[in-house]
Amino acid sequence: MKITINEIAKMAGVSKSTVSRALNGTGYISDEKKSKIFELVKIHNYVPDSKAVNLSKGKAMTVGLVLPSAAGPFYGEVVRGLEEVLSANKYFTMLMTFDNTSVEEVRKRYISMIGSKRVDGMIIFDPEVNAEMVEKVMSFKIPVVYLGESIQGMDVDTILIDNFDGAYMMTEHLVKIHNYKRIAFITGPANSFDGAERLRGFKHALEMNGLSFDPTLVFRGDFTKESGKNAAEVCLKSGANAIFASNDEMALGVIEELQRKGIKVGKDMAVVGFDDAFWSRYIFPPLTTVHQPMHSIGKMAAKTILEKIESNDVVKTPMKIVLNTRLIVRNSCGCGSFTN
Amino acid sequence: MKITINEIAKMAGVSKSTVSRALNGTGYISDEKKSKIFELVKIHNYVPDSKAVNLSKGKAMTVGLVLPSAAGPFYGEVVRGLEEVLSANKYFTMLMTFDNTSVEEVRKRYISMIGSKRVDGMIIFDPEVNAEMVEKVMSFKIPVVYLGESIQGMDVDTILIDNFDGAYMMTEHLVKIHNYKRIAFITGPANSFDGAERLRGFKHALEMNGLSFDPTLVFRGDFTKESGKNAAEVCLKSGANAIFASNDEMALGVIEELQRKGIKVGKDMAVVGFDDAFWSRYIFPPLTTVHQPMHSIGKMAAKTILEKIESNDVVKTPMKIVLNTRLIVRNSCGCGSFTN
DNA sequence: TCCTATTGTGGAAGCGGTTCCATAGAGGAG
DNA sequence: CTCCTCTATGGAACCGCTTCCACAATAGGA
Repeated sequence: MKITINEIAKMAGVSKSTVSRALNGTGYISDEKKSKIFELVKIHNYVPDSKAVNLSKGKAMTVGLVLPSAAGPFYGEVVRGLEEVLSANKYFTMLMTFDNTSVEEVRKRYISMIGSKRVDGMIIFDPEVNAEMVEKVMSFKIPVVYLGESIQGMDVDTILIDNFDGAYMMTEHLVKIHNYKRIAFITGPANSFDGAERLRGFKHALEMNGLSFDPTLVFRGDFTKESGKNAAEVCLKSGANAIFASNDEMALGVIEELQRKGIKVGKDMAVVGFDDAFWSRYIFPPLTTVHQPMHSIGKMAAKTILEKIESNDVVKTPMKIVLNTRLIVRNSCGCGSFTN
Repeated sequence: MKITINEIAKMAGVSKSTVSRALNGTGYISDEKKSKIFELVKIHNYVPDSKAVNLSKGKAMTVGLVLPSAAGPFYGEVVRGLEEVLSANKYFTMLMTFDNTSVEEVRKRYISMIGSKRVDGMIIFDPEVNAEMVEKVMSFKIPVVYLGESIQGMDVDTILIDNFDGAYMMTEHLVKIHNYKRIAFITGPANSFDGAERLRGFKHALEMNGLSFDPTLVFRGDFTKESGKNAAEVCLKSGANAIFASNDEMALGVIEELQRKGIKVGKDMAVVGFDDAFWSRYIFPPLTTVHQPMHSIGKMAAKTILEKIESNDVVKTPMKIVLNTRLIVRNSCGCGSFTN
């Protein structure tokens, strides 16, 4: 037979309110009954049914996390950061993944997750959110934190990394340390906020260092390795002496293509990326790139969402938290020594 | 004001049982009332509170997933496979991660998750489960599937990959294709089931191919890159002409160390791994390794757990599902052409 | 001694649904 | 014109826990 608070109460010869109070440490209770109750609890291995507790308290003690599977390499880190603070606060994580084929279904699914109050708050990393989606999510009036994307003109909390600054640092490294004058840039897809910011940072760094920004050295990519490969050829023709791919995957594509053509990366041509993907240190030559603090993102997201959940202060002004990136200098930019 | 089934009922001029029936499509209901109810639902954007539904139905519609963060590289794949089938069945995923520093807390945490019936079933990947833990988990009588580890003598469902066969195939490749006679083997940590199976497969393949197993060519590792580095030196002294590291990380360590010493991997010395980690194709030289079907594991786990949840057939005989691995031949074994 | 805190406890009303059961009207069969 | 069977619907119990409120007993203070 399933054992509930009623059973415990009956066996202890008290009312269930008393049991509840004992277990939660709320209100007065005699030591005698308290210990008897705890004894019974131990014996029967009783744990309150969270479904009942949650309904009664009107709280799910759960926060939802939505991630694109493209975040694959970063997954672990974000989740770990998140869990680190959520678990300390007795909250649980409800995960939802999506790849490009299922965006619509996943959106439906996480909307339903919110609507049905299965979660108390939501952390959403949807690289292509639009105002309509945000509106819909907000209409449920539950705490939400968006990741990685700045949603212009919407009153939402956002946590993002400093793409602009990362690209700036990288560009400056290329210019100041290596003295490259003609740097090609491979962009992300047209609708990518991250990509746009990186381009902006690149451009600004150029200008601040006395180089003029040359639009003919900018090539459109879409963050895939394939697009990097394609861009490599064109870059070559453009007479660039360094290639800044706005993510690591494209950088990898560029490198493979260059190597296929017998061009020595780091020596004949510098190639750098952005992301500090897990594998970027292992490729040849080790990739110079920009590190994204994924673990911190997870932690910040958790902290922010918990704060919003626990203070019912709905009118708090939304904020944008920007986390710093870090330049990771390895060899593909021409730094260091390595055999080729 | 929060809108509940009562509000809808009142507005529609019916009882809440009728609303419930309309929404769930159970029992009889007149078209007239049904459409009025649905209209109201739409207008007010009403979604039943899952906390109430769950309590009432006695089901959480959630399955728990426990993963070690060491599974990092595989994370995404497992989760995606899982989600693929869970979401199709209206179930949600509750995720829990742990690294080596927090094993005990995480165990406590997922035990509480089970005890409090927050999940209807549990998928556990705990590389170092012991009988005691299993016992404890089983005592709650909820469906559980273990991943990656064969738990001897315990009546639990397990999904694992065929480590034995994978190592067998790899070894045979080394022997038959390349004709290496002295193959060194770097093991996993002493308590690793995976590691032991791989060693067993290695040994068996040797014997089946007329080579005797030489214990002096077996070196203890612990699945870390560092241990691979260390083992590399000793391997070298042993006069081996091929090194089979029982995971990719160690293989990477070996390769780096070898390269540091100026030894050409794939040419002077073959090095192979096991796991097909995400980055294994990108290192230099591209690693020959054994692929683990992580996506399939996720899918199978989900299917198995759902079946167990939905049939209340508790007495079903537990089974062990073994998924095939695949040999991935790249260049580090000496196959193919590449510039060194 | 009487009054008022303080402490300890039980009863009952929620939380927001589902579901069993009783009841009633409408048709159709006999 | 009955009787029976569907079809529709409402009422109430229930899921397992929290929490408010009322009340009792004990203890101090005046």
